[in-house]
Parts: sequence; C-alpha cells; structure tokens
Amino acid sequence: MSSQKMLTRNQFLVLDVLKEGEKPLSAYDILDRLRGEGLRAPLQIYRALSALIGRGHAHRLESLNAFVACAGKECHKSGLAAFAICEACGQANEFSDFVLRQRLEGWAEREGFRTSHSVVEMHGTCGACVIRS
Amino acid sequence: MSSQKMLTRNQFLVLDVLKEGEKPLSAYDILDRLRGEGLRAPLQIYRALSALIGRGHAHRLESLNAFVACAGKECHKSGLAAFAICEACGQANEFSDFVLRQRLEGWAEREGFRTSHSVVEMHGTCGACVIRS
DNA sequence: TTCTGTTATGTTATTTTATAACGGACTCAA
DNA sequence: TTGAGTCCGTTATAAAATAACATAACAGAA
Ligand SMILES: [Zn+2]
Ligand SMILES: [Zn+2]
Ligand SMILES: [Zn+2]
Ligand SMILES: [Zn+2]
Repeated sequence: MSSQKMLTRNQFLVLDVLKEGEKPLSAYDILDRLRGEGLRAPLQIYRALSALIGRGHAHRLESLNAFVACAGKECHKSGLAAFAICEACGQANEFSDFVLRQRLEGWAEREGFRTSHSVVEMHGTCGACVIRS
Repeated sequence: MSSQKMLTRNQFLVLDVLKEGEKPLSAYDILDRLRGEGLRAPLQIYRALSALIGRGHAHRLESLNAFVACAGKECHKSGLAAFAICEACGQANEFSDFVLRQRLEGWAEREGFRTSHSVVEMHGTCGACVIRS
C-alpha cells in the first residue's frame, strides 16, 4: 500500500519548518524561515500548505491564522482534530476525542446538516503556564 | 437589576446591521452598510464589534473572519456557542450543547488547561441546501 | 465650579493575511 | 507530438486588522 505520494520540495520544506516550530506559525513566518532555501513569495507557502493540509500532514488554526504540523495519532481515524491553544506560551496542543466528534455528528444528523470539516479550538492557559503564574 | 449598560450609537448601529443580515458579515461588509450613517473607518466597526462581543451581543466566526448577532438563548448560560456554517447558502446556525461543553471542560480539567474561550464551528451543507441539490 | 480620569470617538497610515492572474517547465499517456 | 495535468515562480492586488495620534464627552472628586 504505497499510495503515499511523494511530497514536492516546497511541501517538504514547509512541513519541516512546521515540525521544527514549537508553536503555530503564520504563512509569513514560514516564508521568513525559508528564504535561505530560495523561497520568495507567500503563494509558494500557501500552495504547499494547501497540499499538506489536504493530505493530513498539517492543520490550519482558524482562530490564529496559523499552521501546525499534525501531531495527532488518531485525528484521521477520528476525523476531528481539536486544539488547546495557550495564550501565554503560544503552544497548541492537538487532541482528538471520539465523544466530541460523536456529539457534533449527532447534532448534524438531527438537523440534516452534512459536515465537511469541523473546527474545535479552545483558548486559555496551559497547565505549565498556570503553574508558572 | 439594570446593569445593562447602554450601547453607544456606533455599537447600536453595528448590532442592528448584524441583526438585519441573514448571513455572517465581515467588518468591511458592515462598514459599507453604515456609510450612510456617517461611519468611514474600519476601526470604528472593529471597536464596536469588540464591545458587542464582550457583552455577548455578537459572536465572531473565526473560520470566516465574519461576525453575527448572538442568536442563542443559552449561549451565555452554557458558556459555549457553536455554529454550523453552510458553504452553499452562507447561513450560520448558532446552537449550544451542554454535553459538548462538558466534554471540552473535562479534557481541560484533566490537562490542567484553564479555558477562556472556545471555538466550535462546523462547515458543511445545511439541511435546506442538501435537499435543494 | 474646575480638575481629572475614563471612555468613546474620528482620521490617517500601516501591517498582516491571502489570492488573482500570468506564463514556463515537466511528466505521462494517447 | 500533442494535450492534459501538475508543479513552479513572479508581480500585483485584495481583504482583514491594527498602530498611532488627536479630540470630544462625561462623571465624580476636590
Ligand atoms: Zn492532526
Ligand atoms: Zn502555556
Ligand atoms: Zn450566542
Ligand atoms: Zn444552506
């Protein structure tokens, strides 16, 4: 089962930056970190991001206008990636929760709503930062 | 108990436009509809929106960069407003779900995460548009 | 009253985020 | 070898949000 299509050079570079980054990065942040590799235009980044997100290698955080590498084990299986975003340290913690997904799908089914994608993003202060404060 | 502080003129105008609008509106959409009332700058809209959101009169849809008047009965009581956004007709349906909120708070509690605000936005096709297609 | 802190306002300029529109290079199969 | 598909790179532009600055309006304290 090698339906894993190869990543292009730009896609690989962008994904690598996301994996290195400890925090969500904006497209322009990513661009700045890849100027050394010859990338110059925002569109190069956005195109790579679209492809990566389409294949499940990365996620877009809607409430931050930023992007992260996928860190979930089951986010494809469960079909829903949720995030807890710390406003103090900036880190985003990806998790997935079957009940959560079930609950949303239940609502959708009752209402005849056909879901294509769900956004779940909690904002607040992470455990480490709570202690530190 | 008249702790209901008065809305300012700009806040009232913006909220009124949101209530009239059948769909989520961007700040610039709102501005365009209020030029007749003498509003000229985006900041006037953003300031009014911030105040309205702070008081629970309106919500921001993170995945659309757009705003809606609050249509929920219990979204303050339940502390969580969720939205189902139709990509066909553009309408956003606000709902609230206690189990959903409970589930998110449960995760947060286990992880020591202190939540300040949660974003739940489903994208897809609403019942009416599914039938129509 | 006058002073003073707070809140709301208005305006201009700028930053940040995202896309449109164009053309070239390459692969693969018909 | 031609045509479809995909990726690439560039320039220009649109869309969303904020910075910086200056003024007005007002309530409470002195
Ligand atoms: Zn994931
Ligand atoms: Zn933190
Ligand atoms: Zn509401
Ligand atoms: Zn619809």
